[in-house]
Amino acid sequence: MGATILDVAKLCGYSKTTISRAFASPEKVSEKTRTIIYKAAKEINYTPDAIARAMVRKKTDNIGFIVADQQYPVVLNPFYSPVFEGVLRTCKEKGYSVFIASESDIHISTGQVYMKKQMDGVIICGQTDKATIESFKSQNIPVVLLNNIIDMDDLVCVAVDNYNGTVQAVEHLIQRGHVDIAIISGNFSPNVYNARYRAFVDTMKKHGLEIDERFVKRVEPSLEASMECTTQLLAQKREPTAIFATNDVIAIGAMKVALRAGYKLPEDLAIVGFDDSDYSEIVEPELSTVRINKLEIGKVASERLIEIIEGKAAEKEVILSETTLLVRATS
Amino acid sequence: MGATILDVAKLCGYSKTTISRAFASPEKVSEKTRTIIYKAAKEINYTPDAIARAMVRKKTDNIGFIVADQQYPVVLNPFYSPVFEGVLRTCKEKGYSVFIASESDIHISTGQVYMKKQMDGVIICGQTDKATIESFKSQNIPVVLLNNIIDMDDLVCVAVDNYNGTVQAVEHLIQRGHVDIAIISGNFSPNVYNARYRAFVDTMKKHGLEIDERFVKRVEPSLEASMECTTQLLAQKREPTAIFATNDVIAIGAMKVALRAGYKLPEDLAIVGFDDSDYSEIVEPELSTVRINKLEIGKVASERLIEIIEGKAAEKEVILSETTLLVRATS
DNA sequence: CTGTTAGCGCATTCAA
DNA sequence: TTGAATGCGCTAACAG
Repeated sequence: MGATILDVAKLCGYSKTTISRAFASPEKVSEKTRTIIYKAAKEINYTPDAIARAMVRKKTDNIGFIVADQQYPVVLNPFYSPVFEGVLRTCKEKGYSVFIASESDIHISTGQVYMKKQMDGVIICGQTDKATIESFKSQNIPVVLLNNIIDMDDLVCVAVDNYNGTVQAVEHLIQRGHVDIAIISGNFSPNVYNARYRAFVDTMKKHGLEIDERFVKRVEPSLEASMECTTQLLAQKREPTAIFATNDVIAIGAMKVALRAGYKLPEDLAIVGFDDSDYSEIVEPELSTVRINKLEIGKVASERLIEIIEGKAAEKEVILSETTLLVRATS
Repeated sequence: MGATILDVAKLCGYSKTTISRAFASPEKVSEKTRTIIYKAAKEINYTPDAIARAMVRKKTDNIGFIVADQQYPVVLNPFYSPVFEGVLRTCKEKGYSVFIASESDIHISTGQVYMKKQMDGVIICGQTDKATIESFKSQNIPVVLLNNIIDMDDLVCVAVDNYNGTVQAVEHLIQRGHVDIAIISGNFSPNVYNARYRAFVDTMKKHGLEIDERFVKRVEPSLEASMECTTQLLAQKREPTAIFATNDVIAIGAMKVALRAGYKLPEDLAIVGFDDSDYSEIVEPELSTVRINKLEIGKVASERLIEIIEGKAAEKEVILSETTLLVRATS
């Protein structure tokens, strides 16, 4: 079937070692030889076998991008998909390929534990537990945690500065003169949820503003849930003049309800989202939101991971990616 | 570092063959033995090495999802990302993992040719050439082509029925009484572009409708390009009463222009898109569009691929996925 | 710059 | 049901 290094060796008279070198480290072979070898290889359609190479080098040049099952649709997920793109780009640049896996992919059939290790390292996204991380480490597979913060030795975490992002959004609303500000929180992982919620509360307090309990909502981050919630919110005698939604989808649900009820945005109601997903520019009027540099998060996480794979000692670190407030047309 | 099968063997007294079997084909080992082995394995944190296994089995249980560089942002691409999700799901079900690669990933450093074969088969998306497909086949790597149709022996192609999708959209507009229908075509690959454009022309003719040349536009499929184009379109003395946009982003660009100019949709202008991307429900009013079953396309492509990987003879075949017209609020 | 020798960790014959 | 032996295709010392 596939030609092997031996076939090439036989064909052109060099030893298999030289053939190997011609492909793995061309600079160690004279140009003349190289040319001959490549020609022979081409003739019989030879390509180095990555598996055999990985076997002996103990390195696959692959990394895994692992997403918890609950968060599946990795790729459909407007947050993770740009992050993933960032990972892809830097990996490509550094010569790595990337696998997508869900948590269940990393457990072998015997049940209990672990994974099939075809990767030199992994980026774990969002929810996990220490045990999972430990199991990777115990197999000498470096881990970088993304969009989550767990307190463990030698663990690099890359996440969003949710707290400050929220402060930016809420202060902006306050500066615009809003006092009756509602929050619709998405039901995210504790880390994310807490940071955004606390920041909202703290910022309101800091500015001497009261938080009306009826203005504090928590929903699944879907269009429908948000629409239902917003409908209730606007049905109260005392209405908020501004809504801070904890992500763009929620914000857009709120927009829909307001628009259909004939509100003018932002005159009658200001809305600010979080994420700066593609949706925010798609929508009309365009949504004010807190921008997360998702590509960069992916980039940083994979850079750190690759450094560790390539020998740098892992040191405990939390990298918080800065957010930017994007004031567009809804606030 | 990582424990090997030998360490387990030493620890529990069985031969490495038995250990191997306990993991690779548990049913060939007595339950008692299995229990002992798993316990020992767990103790020293042993996991089968996927690379070594792949080496001897000549099978990696991986497939590659390959996207042309021009179409990169695979994942950011609202068309490919759900397709990819479909692939992911069926692969997971069948025990395969999936790699994402761009065309440039599959060429080795020596320049000219080919790939590192860590995959049992590949799905190639969109634009490619026969040479690329040939080179995979010559390495015994099965190929399924997705969203493109190329006439080659034993090649399975999975694509969208663009022609009929367009017919659905245009006939719907005609039934609504529209006569002055504009088309804004996205500058897609010839296959896609041609099918949609021809269908538009054919359908108009079939209904005895004239096509005003000023109503025929072709743009890059971006919001900006579409907005600019639509602005021109609506500035003409004679305005179209309906626009068929060849994808949702273009349609949404048109919506934006119309909405900002104070048009009511669909009363003043009807708009129909193509793709049924997430955007179409995000937008207000919600966009009428031609739904492509992207998950299914991914599913079918990967199912076919896996069949071939697992021994079924590849037969030349073109699978066209049916579309559905989704009439929402813009038509 | 090139060749020789030795495995990498596992699944697979074949025997017992 | 279990074990012993041979090799997958390649790279990495170490020499020459």
